[in-house]
Amino acid sequence: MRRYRVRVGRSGAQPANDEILDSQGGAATLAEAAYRRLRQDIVAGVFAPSQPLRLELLKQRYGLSFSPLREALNRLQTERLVATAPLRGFSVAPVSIEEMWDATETRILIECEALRRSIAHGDDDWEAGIVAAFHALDLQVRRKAAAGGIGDDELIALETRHQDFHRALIVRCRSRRLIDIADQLYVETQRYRLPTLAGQNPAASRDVALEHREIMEATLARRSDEAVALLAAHYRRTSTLVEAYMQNAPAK
Amino acid sequence: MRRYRVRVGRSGAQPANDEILDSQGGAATLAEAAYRRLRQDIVAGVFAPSQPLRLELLKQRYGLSFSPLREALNRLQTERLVATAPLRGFSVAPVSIEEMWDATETRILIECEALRRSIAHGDDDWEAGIVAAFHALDLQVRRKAAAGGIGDDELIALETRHQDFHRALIVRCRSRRLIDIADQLYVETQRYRLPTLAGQNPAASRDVALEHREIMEATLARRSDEAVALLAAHYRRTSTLVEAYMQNAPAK
DNA sequence: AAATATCTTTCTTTCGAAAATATGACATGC
DNA sequence: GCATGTCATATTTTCGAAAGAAAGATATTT
Repeated sequence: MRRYRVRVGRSGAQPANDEILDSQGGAATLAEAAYRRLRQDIVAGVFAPSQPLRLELLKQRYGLSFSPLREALNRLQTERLVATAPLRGFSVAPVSIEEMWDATETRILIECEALRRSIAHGDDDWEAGIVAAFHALDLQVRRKAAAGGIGDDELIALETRHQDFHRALIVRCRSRRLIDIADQLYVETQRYRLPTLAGQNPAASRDVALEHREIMEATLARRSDEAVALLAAHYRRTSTLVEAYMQNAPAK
Repeated sequence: MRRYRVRVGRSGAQPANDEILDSQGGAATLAEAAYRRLRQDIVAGVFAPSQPLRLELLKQRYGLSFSPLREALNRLQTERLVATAPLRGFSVAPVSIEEMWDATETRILIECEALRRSIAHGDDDWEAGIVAAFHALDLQVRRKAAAGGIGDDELIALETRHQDFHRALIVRCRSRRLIDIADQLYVETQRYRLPTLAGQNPAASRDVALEHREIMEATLARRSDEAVALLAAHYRRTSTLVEAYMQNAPAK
């Protein structure tokens, strides 16, 4: 018997609530589920950069057939996480220091402009969203610091809240494109940032929480130039550390 | 008998030259060919905005099967030319004045930054490329003006050279991402621009060729601020005209 | 008549196999 | 020994059909 649908059992006691998450993370189609899982695994380094992504392997790993996998890989290709050559299949997009800096500087260009516009147009809801996102992020950071280390699930939660905070800053820029490009570049840079978090100094020589707080405060005070400068410095500082890490353990 | 491959007859008298264009425009796979043809047809307005793209229809129109079509549609979705809702298929992305302006302003942000960097880093080859692209564009523009109207093939040639010119300006920006984003936004704005060219005033109240020449001259003279201002004004002027056109013939 | 349930039709999504290509090993000729 | 051609295998790409969901039509109940 085949099992096509991810979302099953609608006729049961449960109401047909679209928000309920199933095992695939709420995806309505297998292709969507494959997209999310593949992206997650690439960013997390489950597949090493430049590694070929053989369809047979993916088929077994995810229990899916060719079609949804190919759809997912095609989408990831346009997002620069997957590389492909005609008739030679797919592979994880390679990494390099140059690409990392390109992603970083492009992100700075996009997000700084988006932040300026958000500061110009932001309303009370926008401010509340920033404060809330910062607080949620801060809680998770403290939890990590208290526990010393961090588990996989907690790392995912931390990363989600980190992205939510940075997105909350720019969400009122009134440009769908700026937000989408920023989201995409977040994932690209995340790929470089995550490996450095794994094998790293516990008490870093850097107070990331403070940087976030300063960005938030300048933003809420509507000091555009200062907020933008802090944001750019924040990203460049991270990338400098990542670069140093990559030079020690190159082409991981 | 099935015919899978686009590129056939390699064993014949012809050398195996990868640059030779076949009927699919040099695509090595059917999925790639489907991607190009679909994009072309969407931009050219063969499919109206918001129109559902039924797979059965596309299958007949392009003589392809589901798989390559779905791959193409998935890629076009991440490029904002196609919209999709899970289990409800694909449709042409809708158009609106707001979206047009968002695409325009984002493009200005990206291309102005890329132009500044190109001016900073450009070498002799870069300058030669700009001059060559401008000349090729100019020839085609004069050809159009001389003939009065323009055929479909000539319009495609004109658009290609137009894109080539604008790309030549920014090609030395040393950022793959800026160039890729600019390419994508070019296609998005092209969608809005093309319909206005079809039903339009012959001798427009605007000398586009002159605008191009001024942009080129400021660029070659390395006057960054002026070049960037001219480029932005160039794009905004076009979009203003497109907006006027759309308000007369809304939601075409 | 209105609301609800059931059926039909239409379309999307997924699968598994078939076809085509690339890759690498092996043999052959120079 | 080196280049060239041929064959076997691994992999991608494509197809056609089957399964599953959505939308609309029809029947049934209140």
